[in-house]
Amino acid sequence: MRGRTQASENSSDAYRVLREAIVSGRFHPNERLVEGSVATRLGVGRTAVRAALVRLDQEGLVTLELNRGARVRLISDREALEIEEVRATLEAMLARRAAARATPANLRALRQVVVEMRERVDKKDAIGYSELNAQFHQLIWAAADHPTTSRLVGGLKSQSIRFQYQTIMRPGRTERSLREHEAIFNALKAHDPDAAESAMRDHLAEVLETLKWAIEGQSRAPRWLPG
Amino acid sequence: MRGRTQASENSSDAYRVLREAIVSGRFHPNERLVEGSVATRLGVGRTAVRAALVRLDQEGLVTLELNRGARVRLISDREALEIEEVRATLEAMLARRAAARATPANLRALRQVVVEMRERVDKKDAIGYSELNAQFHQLIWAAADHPTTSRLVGGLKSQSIRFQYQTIMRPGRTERSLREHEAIFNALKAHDPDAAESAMRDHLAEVLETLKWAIEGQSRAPRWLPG
DNA sequence: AAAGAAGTGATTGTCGACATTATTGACGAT
DNA sequence: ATCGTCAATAATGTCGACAATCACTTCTTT
Repeated sequence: MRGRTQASENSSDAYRVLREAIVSGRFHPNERLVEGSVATRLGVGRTAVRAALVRLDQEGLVTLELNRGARVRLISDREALEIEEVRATLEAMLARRAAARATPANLRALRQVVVEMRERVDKKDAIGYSELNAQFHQLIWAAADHPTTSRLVGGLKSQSIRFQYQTIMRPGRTERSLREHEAIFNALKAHDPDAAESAMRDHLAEVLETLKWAIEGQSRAPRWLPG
Repeated sequence: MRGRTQASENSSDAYRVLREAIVSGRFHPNERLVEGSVATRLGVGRTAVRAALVRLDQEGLVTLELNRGARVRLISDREALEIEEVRATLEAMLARRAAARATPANLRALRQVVVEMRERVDKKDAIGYSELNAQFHQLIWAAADHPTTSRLVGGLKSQSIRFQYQTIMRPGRTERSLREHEAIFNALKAHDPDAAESAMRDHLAEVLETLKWAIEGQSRAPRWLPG
């Protein structure tokens, strides 16, 4: 049908739009989400917004208090670290599975991403590198062919996405990260489950360390009091 | 206006009641959940049911199709096995953490449960054993002190609860299960993370095998076509 | 008789109105 | 001046009504 005009605004559209807005940071943590305002802002009815808020609450992106409305959920530092820990466990499992069942097509796609990652590192393009990073991991989820786990990891990722950019900015991090990804790729290519699992585990342990470092460093940085 | 003996029926009550009804099996898989009928049956308004259905959809306990209403989600055999796999991974991680930080109080509670489990095995009380089994695992989650992971595991468990009873009925299973739990307890008591993780992993690998066996065996058993 | 069209009943999706509840600010008593 | 009371306001929670949609039956056409 039409190209990119606005499709008719369903309730599920409201959910997707609002979700996107929160995850991409257009609403700040702890910001109040007044049903009426959000409704007019998204051009949908209050009913749709209500349904979306219930979903997002269940998903952990929003907190919903009785008679007190909704706020964008603030993920504490501690919780961010917890999320990263679980993510590491689950992705290590997925990497193990992926090593056992990666197809030639999977490996081609992964190799392609690794090549592009190297280019971005050379160009010092941290943003582009970060996007490829996400792609790399998603390709592994696909190769692992384990929808249940992928869903869980995806949910975790959307909760912790705010912290992602703090880890990129550490000097020298991208170079090391690239080497870690290459190690993972090599293990997958060799169809070596043990190596893939431990390479992934090492990689995410590094990410976790970087995250801790970032959180420590900003403990006196601006708090999220909108103003 | 004073209500009748029943506590006031909130929207969140509707969610809890409906959830309980589904998890405990009072609605069959694939059964249609008509908003109006459920509403009168629970003594709440249609709005409350609607909100509850959205939550349960997000939670994976029902499926919600546009303009076609809600059904109790049917978990396929494959998905049940996937769930059990992830659960094993996550609980192994929790066991590792629990070994490192279990308090004397945690260990006392666990020992108490193990003692009771042994009694139930002697009395051939499979149902009672199963409940203690759930308690045992929840105590480990508590000792691990990792809310993020506990939430994930809890969600998985509610999805797969229907399959739980199929694993109990295997002859001789409870005795082996008891020994596995004792092994886990000993590792926790010794504060040995490696041992705890691998004991839990072995235990859940056994559960997975039993589940596979049960699913194989009932592949020509009654399907859930209500009528 | 088979395929398609149109009608019918039931169910879902959405909206507006209203009651309930929290929050804010003013006011008065101590 | 501080605290508590109370009204004013804003936002949420719930209900009923109605339109949109789907599943099914019946009727028409070939």
